[in-house]
Amino acid sequence: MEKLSKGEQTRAAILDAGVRVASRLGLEGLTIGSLAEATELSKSGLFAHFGSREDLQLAVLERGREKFADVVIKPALKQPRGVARLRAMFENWLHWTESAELPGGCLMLGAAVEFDDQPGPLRDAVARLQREWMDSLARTVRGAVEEGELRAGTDIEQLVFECFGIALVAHHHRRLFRDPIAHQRALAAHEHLIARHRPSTAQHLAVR
Amino acid sequence: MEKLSKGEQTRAAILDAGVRVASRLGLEGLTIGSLAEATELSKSGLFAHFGSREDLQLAVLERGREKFADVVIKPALKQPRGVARLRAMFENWLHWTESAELPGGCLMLGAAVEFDDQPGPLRDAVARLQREWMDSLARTVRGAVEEGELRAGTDIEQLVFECFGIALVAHHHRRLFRDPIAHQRALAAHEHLIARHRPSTAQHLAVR
DNA sequence: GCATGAAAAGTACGCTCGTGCTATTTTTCT
DNA sequence: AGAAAAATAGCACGAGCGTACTTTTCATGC
Repeated sequence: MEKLSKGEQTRAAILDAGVRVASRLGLEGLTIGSLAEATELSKSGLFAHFGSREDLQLAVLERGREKFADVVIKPALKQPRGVARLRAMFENWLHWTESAELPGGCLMLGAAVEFDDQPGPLRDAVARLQREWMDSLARTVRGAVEEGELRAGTDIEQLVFECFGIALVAHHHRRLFRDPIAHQRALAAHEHLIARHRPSTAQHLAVR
Repeated sequence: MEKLSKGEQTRAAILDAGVRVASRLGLEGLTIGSLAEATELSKSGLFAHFGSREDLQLAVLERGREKFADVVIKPALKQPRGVARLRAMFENWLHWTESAELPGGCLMLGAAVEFDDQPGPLRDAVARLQREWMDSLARTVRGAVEEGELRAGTDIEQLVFECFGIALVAHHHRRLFRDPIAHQRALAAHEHLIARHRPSTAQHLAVR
């Protein structure tokens, strides 16, 4: 572990606090004043680490991405390629959105809603990060197909799409309704989704 | 149609504009100044219609609920009880989130993310409205079960949960990725969901 | 251990916010 | 038409925002 200079470690502490604040109040609610208070720095002292508020928001987003990779993706890659890894990805994702470190829920999902129709670097960054995550999921699904654990004709994008939906609704229900069984419902839905794409059983492709 | 007093019709115009603004900027982004500008009123003139900003936000939310009922629920009730009505509900919902009147997407979904961990009247209102909508969906599904179009043992809450997820991801993808086929994917996912619960075909209940 | 540059604080500015108060205009009712 | 009431505008306030400048404190390398 490289030794961090004073400035670098302060910056890291700011970003960690920033991720927590942004989780609860959104990236829009992440103000320099409140973050300065949370980190026990002066407004100007904090501001000096970033050229602008937008830069701060982008840095927080990037810090979130790193954490996401550490908590969700990396551990899942230890699972063998196939459905096992897909399950790990999904379950880690669910845990991530419920993590105590994210008191306000996944900041990517929050940011997606905040910026989805406000053009600019933030929107671009959010879209890029989410796209990357979808690509990771797609690769995982493709792995399961290649292992023969999912049907060969599987519409990978569609599967990822639906998988994403389950995570979104779990997040939504757990946070808005404080629904304690949202997690369980999400797992069940995910298993149904997987079962639908298993190669062994005959499927009724009832699409209009 | 009752004749509206001057004040009432101004108030109605404010709320309609408020729904549009809140759709794009969120209820947090709905400021009195910007809304006054949009309605060509003075700040104080607009403010006089509501005792506080929070009251304004609540009124906008309620106006949104009325529109939702008009556009999504009422037309669907014209369909016969059963899967047809469920399909209508879902498709109207999708159209609602894509409506030109909601340039920033469904304001309920936006509000849910904004307020899900900020206790207060707004959070309560959002949670109540979403709960009511879920109850409507549940009643519709129950109707389809009673008509024999869905399996008797159907876990209604689970079905609604998954249905909600599909709408969420369609909204998310369409807005963040400008994905033109999100709508189509959502319809396909919904049909799969229905197919899974049809009574005629044997199902593999692969839940862990 | 001290010089030097980095890090943090201090201070100030212009802006927008929500909201109260008062004045003025416009509806509404007799 | 004129009086009463409702609707809207004008204005001021204190607070918080992002950001620019200057000054002080601190960490680091010789």
